[in-house]
Amino acid sequence: MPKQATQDIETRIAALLKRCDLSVTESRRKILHLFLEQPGALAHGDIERKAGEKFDRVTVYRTLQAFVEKGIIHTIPTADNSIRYALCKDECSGGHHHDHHVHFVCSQCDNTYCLDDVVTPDIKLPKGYQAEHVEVVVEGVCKNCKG
Amino acid sequence: MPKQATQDIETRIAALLKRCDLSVTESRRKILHLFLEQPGALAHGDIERKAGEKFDRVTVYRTLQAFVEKGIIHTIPTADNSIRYALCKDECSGGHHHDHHVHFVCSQCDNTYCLDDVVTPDIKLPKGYQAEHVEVVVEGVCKNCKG
DNA sequence: ATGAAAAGGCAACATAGTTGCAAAATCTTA
DNA sequence: TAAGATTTTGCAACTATGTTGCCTTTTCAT
Repeated sequence: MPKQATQDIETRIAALLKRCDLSVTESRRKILHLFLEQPGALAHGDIERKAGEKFDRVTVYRTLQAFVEKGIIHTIPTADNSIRYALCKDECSGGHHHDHHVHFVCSQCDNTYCLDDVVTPDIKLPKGYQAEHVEVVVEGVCKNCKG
Repeated sequence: MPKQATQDIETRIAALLKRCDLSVTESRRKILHLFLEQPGALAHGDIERKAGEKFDRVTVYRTLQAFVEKGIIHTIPTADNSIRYALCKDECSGGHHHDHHVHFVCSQCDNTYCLDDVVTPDIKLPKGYQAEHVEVVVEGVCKNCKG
């Protein structure tokens, strides 16, 4: 990879952090890198394994928490009780989330993807219930695993 | 409450357990009772708190696990990483689940409800993705909290 | 009533997540 | 760019959550 490109990524990461009022530290850059390198979502465990040799567990927790608060990443609910995080699209970073897309979990490779172009449907609820937010997680076979 | 009714519930609980090839024990009866007494879903923590004085933590885990395997209860994914369980409708107990309904989490009272009559919508996925199961969780204000 | 089989309790362990505090890194501004 | 204020980190200790093996108790079938 050309040095130019790497430089660009570092610059973009730093800019993103500053825009979010977060100081630019090694752990934050490293963890953001993990997300950028990877198309799917990351479980906390993944991140800890990949960044954990260099950083303390507590730092990983606090970093992810800060990223969620600032709208850099969002959480994806799963049935197996393992929180997964994925990068928000740029519009989120402003402050409030626009997290209206569908998530997809592959039952074969276990990767989780944000289907940014698939918006969550309106759900018709029984009388008396008032919807504020709809979460949709589809389980199935992803593009790569479908032979 | 008349003795008759209580007797009936106990009988139904015992019958359900037997139908599922589970021996009728005190902890299983107690935990099933908790679900029947309550309209919404129960988090593991709730159950442990309510049944935990009488039963060991491990027993609660194993009981819930057995119930899920037999299709007596099902799990509901949540964003806050706390597994919630709810009774399946009778048809589930046969063996395979018919868990195609929408779940509702109240942001005020934090109760979780199965909206048994609201079926999960079809989601149109990008080319290459193949859906097997769709999970929908709606967050909002429930019937009781909506003033 | 009795013995086989299943379930429960206990202990010990593994993993996940939190908190307070002192040390280190980052940022500000002069 | 050096110095001080501020933020972040690492460490230690702790709570909570979940798992496993083994022995005792309960349940069930006869």
